[in-house]
Amino acid sequence: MSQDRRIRRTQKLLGEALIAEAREKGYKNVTIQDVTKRADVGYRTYFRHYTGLDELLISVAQDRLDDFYQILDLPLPGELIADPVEYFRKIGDTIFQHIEQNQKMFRVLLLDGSLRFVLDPVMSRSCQKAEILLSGLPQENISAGVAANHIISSVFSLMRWWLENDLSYSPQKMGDIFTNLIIKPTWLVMTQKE
Amino acid sequence: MSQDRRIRRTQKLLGEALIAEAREKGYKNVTIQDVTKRADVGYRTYFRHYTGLDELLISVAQDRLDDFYQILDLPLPGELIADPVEYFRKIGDTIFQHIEQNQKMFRVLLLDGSLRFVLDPVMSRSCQKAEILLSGLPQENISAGVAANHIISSVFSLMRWWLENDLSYSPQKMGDIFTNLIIKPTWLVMTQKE
DNA sequence: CAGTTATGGCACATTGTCTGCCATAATGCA
DNA sequence: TGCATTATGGCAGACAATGTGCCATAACTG
Repeated sequence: MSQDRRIRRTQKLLGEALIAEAREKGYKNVTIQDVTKRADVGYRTYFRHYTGLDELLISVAQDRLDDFYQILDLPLPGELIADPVEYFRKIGDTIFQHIEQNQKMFRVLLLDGSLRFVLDPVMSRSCQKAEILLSGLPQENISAGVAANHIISSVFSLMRWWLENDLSYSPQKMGDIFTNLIIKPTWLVMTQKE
Repeated sequence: MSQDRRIRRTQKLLGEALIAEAREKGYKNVTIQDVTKRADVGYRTYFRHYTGLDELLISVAQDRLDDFYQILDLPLPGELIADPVEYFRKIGDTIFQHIEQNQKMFRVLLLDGSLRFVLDPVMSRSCQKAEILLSGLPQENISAGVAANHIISSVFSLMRWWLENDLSYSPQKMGDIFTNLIIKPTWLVMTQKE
């Protein structure tokens, strides 16, 4: 079996309470007391599961970002490695649909400034993946490293902008912007000789 | 006159101590006690100047970012409004030279994840400025808002990448990358019909 | 049903923030 | 120079939040 039912219950309640609190007053203003009180879980119990507030947050984020990880870390079938532009275009399509469907969660994860430390590992990992992909291209003007960093950070800021503007564009439109504003130009700069 | 010499002395010492502590253990692990101890200033005295740690940080950052503000918020002479690409190219040139000269400070300000809340207002303001500039262009495929957001966030992540890679490229090279990877593509996507 | 395990509450230690009070020392000005 | 002003520093203490030990109770598993 997986685990004691009580453990799952407690951790579920704590996780939900943390997100709710963070949405209301921002992560940096949330205390463990707040969370346990809202979750209706004994304060003493909290420390039998997590050593601090960050640990719970990371745990929750990990769960909720799993789908997202899978999107950003697509397996690499041979045909796609050969065509990074097409590879990134497909990713873009999926990302914005996924955000639209999980809007509430991403609003907290991406827009709360105090949560950057959770996203940084995600971004790092994605950058590494992207760099591997791009290193297959000729690197005429810029290295695969800069290009990967540019693509990943740009797509994250594009997601933020979209959320801040209340998803005013359609996911398809965002996918187009992603492709035309970020992917294609990066590809051009990388591969074209001066 | 400006102020009592003791006040200037105290605030200077506290500011320097904060940056030193933040560089060593990261801003989120710095306490007021640490800062006052390192600055050799009475703990009680701290609260006669600042209400908390954030206030001191913001004050310091404000001072040190003043030059940077001036770079990002260049006045808008008529010739430049007419040519945003050239306007941004000039900014790029200046930015990377400036970072190279103030490397230690920017390493803390840009790379410490807990300091984003200080940079956010800077970025917001820059975005607004950029949007005003870009709104003079035809907006065929994307709005001036997305474009401005993309340019500003991209240049910040480009600065971060440069610092993380220990300034391995020359400022001139970085200026070129900025222009070719961010400015020109954005201009093209904005102005060109499909 | 029995043994194990998670929970909850209490007391308590600890750390860090912040204030009131008062003596001392540095400063600016006449 | 000397005086009134004001910043500083230390101490005691309130307060808020974290983290732990202990023990009784409740819930779960097999």
